[in-house]
Amino acid sequence: MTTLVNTFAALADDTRLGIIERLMADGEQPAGDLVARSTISGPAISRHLKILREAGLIAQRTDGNRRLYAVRPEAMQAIANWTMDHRRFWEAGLDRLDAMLSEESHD
Amino acid sequence: MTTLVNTFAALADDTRLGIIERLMADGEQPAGDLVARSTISGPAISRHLKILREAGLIAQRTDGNRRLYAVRPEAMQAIANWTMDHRRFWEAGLDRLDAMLSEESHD
DNA sequence: TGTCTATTTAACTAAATGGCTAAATTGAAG
DNA sequence: CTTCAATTTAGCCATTTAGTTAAATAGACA
Repeated sequence: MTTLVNTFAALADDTRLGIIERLMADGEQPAGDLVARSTISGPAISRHLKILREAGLIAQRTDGNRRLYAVRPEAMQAIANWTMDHRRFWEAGLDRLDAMLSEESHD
Repeated sequence: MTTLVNTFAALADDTRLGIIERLMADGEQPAGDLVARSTISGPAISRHLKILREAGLIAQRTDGNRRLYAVRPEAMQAIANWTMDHRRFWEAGLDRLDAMLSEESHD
């Protein structure tokens, strides 16, 4: 598997994408906070965190008892680079590129 | 599953990402050409194409006997939008020049 | 030391995934 | 209307994935 496929695989799950979104929105957080916000068990979250870490999407650091997780910008940049590399494809026929680039949020 | 997770899931496979890359590089192609370039069986490719189509990443059109596939720009744009939405994350700490320019007093 | 809290690892199960071969479908051509 | 070519669908099987509960690990502190 290529690195990029690995990155996509890590994000190809609601729980994991949710964790990433949350870490990006609220910054570094301990595993326990992520468990508290989720409907699934602690061990399940722990395993998702491991998958995200092994895919290079998040960094782990220890603070006493707790483990703090944060998104690694490099991983996000890899996706951004890929989209930019193929920009002519999603740009094609879409005449609002400028608007997109200047807007703050989408979805 | 959110639409975005579905998109990532569709790209979370070497064969499928390869198909997408190839369609973006060389444009619309019949299934047979994609099979010819791959190491796995026709039926396997066919199923991957179905997954990509159901995820909205490619469009299918019929030309006589053959089915032609092409990347749908909208799907790529969805990913591009997501990366743009979180741009501050992958930009942070990676663009030193930008960081310098944004600092008022430092030397 | 012993215990409490935070988190991960282990063991297990059900469901999903991805490959194969064989059969079915669909359009073109004789 | 028969046959050929292109492609998909149908079964089948092995592997991976994501969840669970129970047990293990690691740090903080009386």
